[in-house]
Amino acid sequence: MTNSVDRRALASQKRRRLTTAAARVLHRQGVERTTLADIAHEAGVPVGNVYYYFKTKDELVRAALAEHRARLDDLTGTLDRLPDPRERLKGLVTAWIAERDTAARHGSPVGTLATELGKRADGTLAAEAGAVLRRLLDWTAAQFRALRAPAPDDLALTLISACQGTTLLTHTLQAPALTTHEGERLLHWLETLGPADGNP
Amino acid sequence: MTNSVDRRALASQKRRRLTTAAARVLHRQGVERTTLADIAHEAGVPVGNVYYYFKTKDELVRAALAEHRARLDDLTGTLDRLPDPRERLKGLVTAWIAERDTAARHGSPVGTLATELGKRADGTLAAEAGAVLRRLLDWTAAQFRALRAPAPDDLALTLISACQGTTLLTHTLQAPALTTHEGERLLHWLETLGPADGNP
Amino acid sequence: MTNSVDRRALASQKRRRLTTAAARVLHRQGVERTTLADIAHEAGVPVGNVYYYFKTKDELVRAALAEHRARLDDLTGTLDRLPDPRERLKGLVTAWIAERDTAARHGSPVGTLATELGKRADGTLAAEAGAVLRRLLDWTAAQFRALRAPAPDDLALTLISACQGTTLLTHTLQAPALTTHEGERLLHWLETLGPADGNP
Amino acid sequence: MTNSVDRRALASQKRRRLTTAAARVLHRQGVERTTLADIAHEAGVPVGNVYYYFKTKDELVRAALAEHRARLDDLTGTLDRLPDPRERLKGLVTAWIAERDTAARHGSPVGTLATELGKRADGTLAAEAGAVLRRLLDWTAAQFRALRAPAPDDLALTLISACQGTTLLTHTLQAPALTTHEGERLLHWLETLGPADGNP
DNA sequence: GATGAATGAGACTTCATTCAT
DNA sequence: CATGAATGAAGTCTCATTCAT
Repeated sequence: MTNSVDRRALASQKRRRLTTAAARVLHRQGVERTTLADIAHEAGVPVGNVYYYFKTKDELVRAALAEHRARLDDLTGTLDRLPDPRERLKGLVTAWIAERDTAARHGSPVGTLATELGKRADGTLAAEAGAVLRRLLDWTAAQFRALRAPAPDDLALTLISACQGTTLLTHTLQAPALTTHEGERLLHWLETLGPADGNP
Repeated sequence: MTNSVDRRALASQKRRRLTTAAARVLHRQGVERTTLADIAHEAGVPVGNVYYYFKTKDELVRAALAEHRARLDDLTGTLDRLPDPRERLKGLVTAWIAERDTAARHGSPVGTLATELGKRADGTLAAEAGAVLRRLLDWTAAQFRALRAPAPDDLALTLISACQGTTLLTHTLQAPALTTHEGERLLHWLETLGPADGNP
Repeated sequence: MTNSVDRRALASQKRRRLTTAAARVLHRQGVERTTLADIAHEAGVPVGNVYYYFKTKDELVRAALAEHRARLDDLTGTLDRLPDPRERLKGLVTAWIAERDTAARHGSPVGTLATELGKRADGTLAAEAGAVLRRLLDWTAAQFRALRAPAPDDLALTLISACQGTTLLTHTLQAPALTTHEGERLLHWLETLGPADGNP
Repeated sequence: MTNSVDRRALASQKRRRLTTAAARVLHRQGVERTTLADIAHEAGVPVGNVYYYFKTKDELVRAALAEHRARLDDLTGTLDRLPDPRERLKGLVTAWIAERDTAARHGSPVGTLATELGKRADGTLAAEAGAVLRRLLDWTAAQFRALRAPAPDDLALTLISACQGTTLLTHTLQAPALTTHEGERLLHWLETLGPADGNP
């Protein structure tokens, strides 16, 4: 029984290895330029074995998206422990700034996936990528609402757009400094944001 | 000799057809999901003939990027005729809003290409995509400078980031309304922007 | 000891489950389009366990052929209890007609297997399928012989050919009515067949 | 221009080579056991090039079926020149007998394909195989009708069933003699068949 | 005995690029 | 110049069979 538990645990662990490897490699290389062999190699698994855990390449992409969503949930979960919604939002921006070097190399993990998947004829995966961003928008709007800011949904759109757009430029121009600059402005904006003033 | 001129003209025309077809199809399908046959078909040119005009697929991507740059130059060139830099910036945002439905379907023409090309090991094409966005940033900064706004480079970064980020969300969430909302906010911001106030 | 007997009985039961599942699935899907997983699933047996009972896929095919032979033996055994050989032959044809809907869907169980196996370089399994049909020919010839019909072997060939050929057409054209028509003609022929008249 | 005609002719010729190779190999090995490489090799064509002429393996199967139909049409077309419908039918049986050695090795070209394709979930190709056999049934019935035999459709079914069934046994038992025996009986039956007597 | 997991050979298919005329 | 045809590398996926426990 210990054995069987061990084996099941091992298998589950391999699934995890494949999932995180997929998230990593897909972020680095994009969906279309990544082969199953790339992911298998990164996970240290024989190619043929991948199909024991994931029936298609798309399922691996789906798993990578779920992984990114889980990481976002971790972050927002941690931030939720802060008593002040303003601090939560500033924490989000700070965490985003901290990733500037990775962003310069590979772009936004979810944003670049979403962009690539949005070009497919079949919109299934694109919708899943969209759901992750939607989740982030919702959480952000909830913080603005807690701050009693007017039009919290619009503010969330503004904030997340700024991050995604800046990351795109940071990536394209290979310039982490862009994230630093825009990040500082956003922090200052959040700091000075009063309940009556919604304009960043 | 007339003949040779005709043929050269014809050839040049075919090259243009291929270039615009490439810009169109690459925007629609992305680089990796687009085959040479797709582009040739869209241009109405036999596949084998493409190589007379473009030695590799990457050269077609380069040509598409140049096409997008030319279109941006057309736009900024037109806006440059406006006497007020504030109106020029508002014209840019208005033009961006007008493209919201295309953006919802296929994302930002340059932004999505830049994102995809940024994942390549070879950064040559990514740099060219970056140059197009850098050009737009520069033009935008010049307008803010003409407005005597403080930190015009940062303002340009803020404005273009907002557009790129909102387009990404518009594309991913298939929601043109996002562009409308954020676009109106940006127009209002530009309207109320005084020389002393740089915070959007 | 009781335990070991139980386990042996259980094992034997699982073997039977696998055998009938193989007969069923191979009839439905053919040899090459059937995976071991298909058979294991139909039998409710874990895939890895199949190899405890059958060393290779071919052994499962062999078992399925044996199953079909056993079923034919059951049928002829039952018919053998009839006193009149003419009635036995008519019983065979009647049983064949009764299967027309299954035949329209999947063809003759033995005939389709034999056809597929006959294309292999290794003729071993084809020979086993042939043996089943040979057995049926022999039984049929024995009945004609008992009827004192001339050239009983040829008559058997004619009768079984008619059944197999009609089933092939019934299957290919998805038309059970073909079996009904030809079956009635065969019954009428058997009815009017005198010892002196061998022509159907 | 001669060149272009030559090249087109050569291409068309290669398509033919592939088609006849497919018909040959599929008859010999069956659909599922035949790889594209097998067909390409038989045709003397590089594997990758096959896809220039046939988009999928199934299209090659379709082409092979069309080839078999064309051969049947050739045969019936030739027989149609005979003035007596009885002779035409005897010619069909004679031609069938002449193929007994091939039949013993690989079975009926159309019959075995139809049997294998009939097991697919997608019935498209099965229907096309069925159409070939239907065509043969129709031609045969037309001859019986010309002979003023009663129930010509049933007679056609009886005749074609006899051929298909005997071929199946000939193939399965590797015994060309079976075709000879049954063939002679069928010839005799056709010979003695009067307008009033439909029972073989 | 039993079984989830592993594996590697091989199948079909796509496509950028080259070639022959 | 033009182009239908050719090519081979590479990618995704399947599956019979074996293994470790």
